[in-house]
Amino acid sequence: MKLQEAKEQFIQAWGALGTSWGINKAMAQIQALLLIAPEPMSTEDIMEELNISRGNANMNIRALIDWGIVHKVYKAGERKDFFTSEKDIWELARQVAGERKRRELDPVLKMLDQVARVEDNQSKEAKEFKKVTKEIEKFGHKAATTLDMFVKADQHWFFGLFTRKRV
Amino acid sequence: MKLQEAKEQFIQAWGALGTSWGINKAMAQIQALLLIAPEPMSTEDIMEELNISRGNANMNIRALIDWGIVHKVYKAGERKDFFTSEKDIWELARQVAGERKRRELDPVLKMLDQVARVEDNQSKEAKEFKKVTKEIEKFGHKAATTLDMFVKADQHWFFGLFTRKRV
DNA sequence: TTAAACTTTCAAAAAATTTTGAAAGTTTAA
DNA sequence: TTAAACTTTCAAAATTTTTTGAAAGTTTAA
Repeated sequence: MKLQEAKEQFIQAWGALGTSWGINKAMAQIQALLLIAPEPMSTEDIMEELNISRGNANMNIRALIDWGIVHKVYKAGERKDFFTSEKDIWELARQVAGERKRRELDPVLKMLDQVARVEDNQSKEAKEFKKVTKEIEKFGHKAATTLDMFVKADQHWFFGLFTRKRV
Repeated sequence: MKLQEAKEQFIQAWGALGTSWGINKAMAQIQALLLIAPEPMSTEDIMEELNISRGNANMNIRALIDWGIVHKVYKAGERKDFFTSEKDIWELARQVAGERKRRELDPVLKMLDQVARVEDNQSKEAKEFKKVTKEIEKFGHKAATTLDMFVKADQHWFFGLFTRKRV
């Protein structure tokens, strides 16, 4: 397989993966491109390689910076901005996990806490509602703890939990 | 808070959560509705409660059944189909994790295996490409193992790993 | 059988999201 | 200062995804 072909396959697969995780294709593809780039790239480089517009490139680079997985790099003697991706995959995963927890899990936990205050009329409906939402809340808190651990954890310790024999 | 209000808040939040995980709003909302429903519901019940069309309801109920988290239930003396959600949250999470691994992680691992066969020209580009994709592949395999464990695991054992003191 | 009850399909419409590109804004070197 | 280089913004266009609803298909009771 030629390098060009392999790169295209990687970038396109990464875009598709992003899509099924609620991340837009351009954003995922820019990240893929920066991941495999040996040197920081400019907005123009990215626009050209992915065939996307300046506005699109700019917006999604910014979103990636917001996620904390792409960084601006200053190149001596250059006026343009250059960008690199975090290349350590464990670090990347931690960053994404932490952000998603903050953006998605935490608000859901808040909502669950809210709805737990439902008026306790004695209907079957209200009982089931309380029961289920409380269970989800319990699960959610455990998931939050797990994610917090993951975000702080060392890779070897974490994966070791699952590859060592169960005790 | 009134039950009706709480239900609406829960269903709408679940829909929004689904959206940021690549699951369409109607599908997530149907699942939310079935989760809190004390009794199995018919397609008509669902259409009415969520204000969605028959086609939409039908398609998304089917998708939920495909995911293995909603089940058809036969009610004696009734001709209609009725549906319930898996209510055990741990079981639900396992099912979703297993499916997503199968649908998303496994194909990516296959792609990574493919692109690892890239022609090894000595360019910096090719070297970086190989390096990064191999690291992702390693990480991906560890994630796959972890997910397989999760899918088979007992809830108490699993969460215990993160709440017990680190050894 | 048959016809009523129910489910599924799918082309078209609607809605949501993403992308474009040109104009406005900002920064920098001289 | 100023003007060239560069970045950001955002309304409109394009694309993608979702939803609709009516027609076709299936099942069942009698």
